[in-house]
Amino acid sequence: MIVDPSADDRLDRAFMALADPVRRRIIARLSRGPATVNELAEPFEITKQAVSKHIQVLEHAGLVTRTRDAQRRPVHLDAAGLEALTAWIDRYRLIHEQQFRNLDALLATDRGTNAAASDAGPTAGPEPEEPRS
Amino acid sequence: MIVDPSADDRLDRAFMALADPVRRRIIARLSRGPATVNELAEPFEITKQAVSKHIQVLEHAGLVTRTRDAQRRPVHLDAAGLEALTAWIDRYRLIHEQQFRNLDALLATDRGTNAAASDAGPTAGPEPEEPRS
DNA sequence: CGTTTAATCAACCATATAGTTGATCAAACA
DNA sequence: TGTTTGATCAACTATATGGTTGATTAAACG
Repeated sequence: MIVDPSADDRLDRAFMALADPVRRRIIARLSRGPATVNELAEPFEITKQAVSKHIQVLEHAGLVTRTRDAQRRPVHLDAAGLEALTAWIDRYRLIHEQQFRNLDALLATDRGTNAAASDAGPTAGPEPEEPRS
Repeated sequence: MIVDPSADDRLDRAFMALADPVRRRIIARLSRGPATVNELAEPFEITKQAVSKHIQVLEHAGLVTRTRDAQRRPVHLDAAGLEALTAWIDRYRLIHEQQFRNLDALLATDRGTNAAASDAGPTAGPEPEEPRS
């Protein structure tokens, strides 16, 4: 049993969880409000057990939570989990776009003097590697 | 050989591609500019072949592209691929938040008259299921 | 030409994942 | 108490994934 909720592992599980069309449809359904396993399983051709496993995967990834209501276990979307994903993607997407802006500025002042025009692409610069937080 | 770039399959591959810390670090590196396979492989303990496979996965997922420069094959980030992911996530995250705003509005006017307060959560309403586009 | 460099192809192994069927648990109800 | 309902547990199968080593392609260099 793994008890290491390192940031990397959480991202692993969250991206992996969404890499399945069934689980994405479950998220889509839950975005409109909580639902039970039976309700979630209804639109699919697979067994209820399989859907139950999918929900466990989503829960373990921090994308949904489960409460108790008698013998029912309603599943709720956890929007914070989804937001962590967009945060990760946007970080690098925006860095990439910033690099292009830098390149544009370079080309505007320094008219294609040397490299940069070939394939070096946006300025490589020194290592910011992991812009944590 | 699969030739079906259905929207679902593209999302499958893109999310799956990011569900691996090595590939996420590759994306992080590429956000600062293109790099060759050897450059990308350098920080990792695994073989160059393994990194090459990771890059193929990212390419097949539409997150990077490869060009040619003599015997080198520089890898470039494809920001559009990343954006498709944030678009998917944000869609359902925002629907979910809208539901909560609706619930807040309901509770503000209609003082906890009946259900809704238990576990029914945000308004379930009729089926918008897949808010395509 | 022969060799070095950059990268991929091919075959293989270990592990993880998605699905199944059948049994079990736990609360509600009669 | 006995049964129905909602959901999970357990064991098993097949397929996919991530990694390895070894061979191969392809361009540059001497």
